[in-house]
Amino acid sequence: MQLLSEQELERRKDREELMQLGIDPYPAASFPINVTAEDIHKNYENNKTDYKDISIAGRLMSRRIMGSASFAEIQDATGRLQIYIRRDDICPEEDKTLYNTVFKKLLGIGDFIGVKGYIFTTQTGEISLHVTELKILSKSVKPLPIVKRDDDGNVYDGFTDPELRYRQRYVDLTVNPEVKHVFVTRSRIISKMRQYFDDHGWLEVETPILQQVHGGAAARPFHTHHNTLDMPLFLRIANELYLKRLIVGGFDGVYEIGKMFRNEGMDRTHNPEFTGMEIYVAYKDYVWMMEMVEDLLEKITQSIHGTTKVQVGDKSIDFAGPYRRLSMFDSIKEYAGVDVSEMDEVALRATCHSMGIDVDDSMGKGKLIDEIFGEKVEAHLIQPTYITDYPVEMTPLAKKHRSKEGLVERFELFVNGKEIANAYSELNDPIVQRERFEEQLKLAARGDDEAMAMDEDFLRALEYGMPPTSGLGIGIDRLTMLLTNKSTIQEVLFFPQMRPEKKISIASDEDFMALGIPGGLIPAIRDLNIQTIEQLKEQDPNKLFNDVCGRRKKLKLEVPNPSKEEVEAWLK
RNA sequence: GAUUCCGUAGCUCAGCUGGUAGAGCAAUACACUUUUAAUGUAUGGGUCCUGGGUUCGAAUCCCAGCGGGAUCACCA
Repeated sequence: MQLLSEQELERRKDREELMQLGIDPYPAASFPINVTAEDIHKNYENNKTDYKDISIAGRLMSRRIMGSASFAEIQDATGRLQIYIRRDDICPEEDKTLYNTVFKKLLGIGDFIGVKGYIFTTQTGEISLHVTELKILSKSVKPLPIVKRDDDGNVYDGFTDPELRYRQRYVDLTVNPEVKHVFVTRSRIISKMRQYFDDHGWLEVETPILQQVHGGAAARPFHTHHNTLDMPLFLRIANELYLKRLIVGGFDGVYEIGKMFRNEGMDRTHNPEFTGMEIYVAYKDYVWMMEMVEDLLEKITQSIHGTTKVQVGDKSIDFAGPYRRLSMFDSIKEYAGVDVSEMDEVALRATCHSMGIDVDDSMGKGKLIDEIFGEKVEAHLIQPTYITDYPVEMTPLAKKHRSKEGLVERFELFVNGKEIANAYSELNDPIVQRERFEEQLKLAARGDDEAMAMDEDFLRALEYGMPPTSGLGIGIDRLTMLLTNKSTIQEVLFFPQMRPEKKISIASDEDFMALGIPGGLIPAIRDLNIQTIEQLKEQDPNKLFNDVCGRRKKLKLEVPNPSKEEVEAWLK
């Protein structure tokens, strides 16, 4: 049971009245549509004869009633269209109920209607639909927030509270059309990427989300449990190890776009579930991959924006390749002024201290270098930049560098100070891979709860032999943030994770009656603002007795006063 | 997790050094063959986030909690 506002009660009453008039507020039959609002605005001027017999449907978003004629706006999936309704057009006979009662009184903002008629231009120059037929398609019983815009695009009474927008995305999408655009763009980014991969003959695959061993990344997982097998399972933190098994199995290129789950902090760039794209291509290395990523991102931005330049905040970012390539050590030399390439763990620790970077004992050499990089370099990498050749300690799944001792063949792509892609020449020596896992176990023993676990089945796959392979991961949410100029991940997820809404369990009339309260007195109880059983039980019996009798009189309830003993019995 | 700001009508927001709450939109009623964020007149609508405390008196001051935003930390 829920507490209803005055306006909600009003709309429920309208719904009842429609039914009493013999009008189904939720008709089953389909409503034929032959045009969209966008189509009309785009093409009517040049093709007027085609718009004489229009049928369109959408949500009623505004109404301006002027006696026996009205202007209103309906909003379909593509935008808004003004409609013009004259009483005597939609009610040609004696009976004017459809206009006077149904349209003017029983319909409201938010209701779905279907209308037929012809397009014309009003005296003030607005392309509008002159309505000849009106049909209600779905009655809305909850009032929408009304967002108003003037001709200059200024917004009044905006629906802007992030909490409400994220919790009730359906309302956000309805009243804030620019929100819809973000998600359309997101979808186009993904489909363009998919098309690019498919055109190259790489296969889209699906791998397990429920995994017995969580691997492929450094992160804390979500735990779950399988009842029949009676065993713990993890939600995947990455799909890398499964995709490489498929390369072992003989595919030349496989990719997967799907949700990853990481049990870590939430903020404007982190959601517990996010969408990752990972791709593995056989017989390639990370140098080839850099060229592929440049080409991919250039084509995506071109198709989304019509140019490779994207405005992000106050910066213009150009996704046209080739991108700058900078080794991790060189980047630290350049932006921090320190050469860390020859330092051991002790020296690195001292360097961190001198830079004011917090470190702890669980951090190994790789982690320490990463800390310096994150603190001093990352923020400077605005235009797309490849950072290459990472210390082996940080990267247990990448192949050792072909010429530089102690490094692996890895790059990360940074744009606007954030990492958006990560790639390796994949490690395919099973013996070295086992050693790397063992080093991870040692890190775990030192207290690093993100260290990777040993995956015996993955090692077995490598033992059968994996061709040289290059792999890449791209965070789709982050990429979308960049290309839609949004600074929070919540703006590019339909339903970002939120704390649960506080639920008050409002007692129903039956709940109250079960305690012995006569049904006729319940309005008095509710008028006292006692809505839950808990609230009732907290009442002082004497006060409640007095209050109930007082409210009964005030509300003119046609029931006798309870006795004090009866009131005491309710509270037992 | 830390710091900080915020929570008042369906929505957007006022509300002063404490004196029991206000506007616009939305809603309801009436008028009008007229448009375009916003026609006129009238009316209804509130657990001032929750719980304590101070006080004769709390939306307002204090404490705690809940929810959210921003900044930071961890991370993708």
